[in-house]
Amino acid sequence: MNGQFQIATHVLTLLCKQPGELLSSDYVAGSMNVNPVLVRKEMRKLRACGLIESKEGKTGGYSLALPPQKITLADVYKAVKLPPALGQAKNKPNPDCPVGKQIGAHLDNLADDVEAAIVKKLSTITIFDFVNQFD
Amino acid sequence: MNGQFQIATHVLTLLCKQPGELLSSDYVAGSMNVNPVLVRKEMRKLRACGLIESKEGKTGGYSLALPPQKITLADVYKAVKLPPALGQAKNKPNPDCPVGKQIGAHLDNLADDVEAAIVKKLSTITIFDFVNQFD
DNA sequence: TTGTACTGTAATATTTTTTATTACAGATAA
DNA sequence: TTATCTGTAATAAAAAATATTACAGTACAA
Repeated sequence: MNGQFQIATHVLTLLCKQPGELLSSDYVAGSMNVNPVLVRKEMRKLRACGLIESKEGKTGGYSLALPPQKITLADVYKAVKLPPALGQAKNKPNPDCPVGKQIGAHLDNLADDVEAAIVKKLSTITIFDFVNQFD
Repeated sequence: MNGQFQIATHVLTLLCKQPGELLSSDYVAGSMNVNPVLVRKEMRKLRACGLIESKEGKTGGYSLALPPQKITLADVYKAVKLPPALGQAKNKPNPDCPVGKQIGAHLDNLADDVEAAIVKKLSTITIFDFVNQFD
């Protein structure tokens, strides 16, 4: 149950709908019933990737750093750094087993391919597109 | 940290490498340093999807139910039923907010599209292909 | 210049999910 | 009838995500 991508997308949607305005983490958190600190954490990731800007102090808040046509959902996905779609084994396979010895590398390659497929799909959708679906 | 897909793929790899033999959950678990009960749980899912067969009692164990050319990694992915690649929000967005009211449905559609992209990618790879990568 | 309303961040607690462990009933072959 | 396996439940332990609390720093405004 990991809602980081959903939080980030929700915020970007709000920012896109209210261009020019600075939205606070409290306001945004209220719109999605989530803790404001969690919003600020996701915002840090988005800002580190150059997708949003933030302003401190009174009248501070968040705004888009780029036109929404330039922000794809792949950018969001990469920014929030979700755990891999195929999961990740915590165990270390037995190195004495010919299969156990090699399977880690093959599974890693596969995971990379799947992540690439996800990014490819998400890169075709911008925040602008996503928001345009709304009534 | 979810290793269910890795466990399932590991077992299928072993079964593919040793055709005709029945492999026990203890043997398999030893090859990947994981708890035997966890192996049996994943095997239940694979059997429910018709990918493997199991035999109880002494000399019991697991075997492939289909030729490895007929089992794709998409079949495995669907069988193990991982949580969605984009995560899943546990919170319920504020229904009084025009964005909060609608975003759930749009995020669900997006999640479906991404899952479809993953399945499409994985459906191009059979267990036979995967195992053929090994030395 | 002082109060107010934000962000940024750390520390901690709670909740949820995953994995491990234990236990035992039932099946099957030797 | 004994040993070895699957099937499954119940419980414990470990890991991850989220919530909460707290507070320093920043910027605006009265």
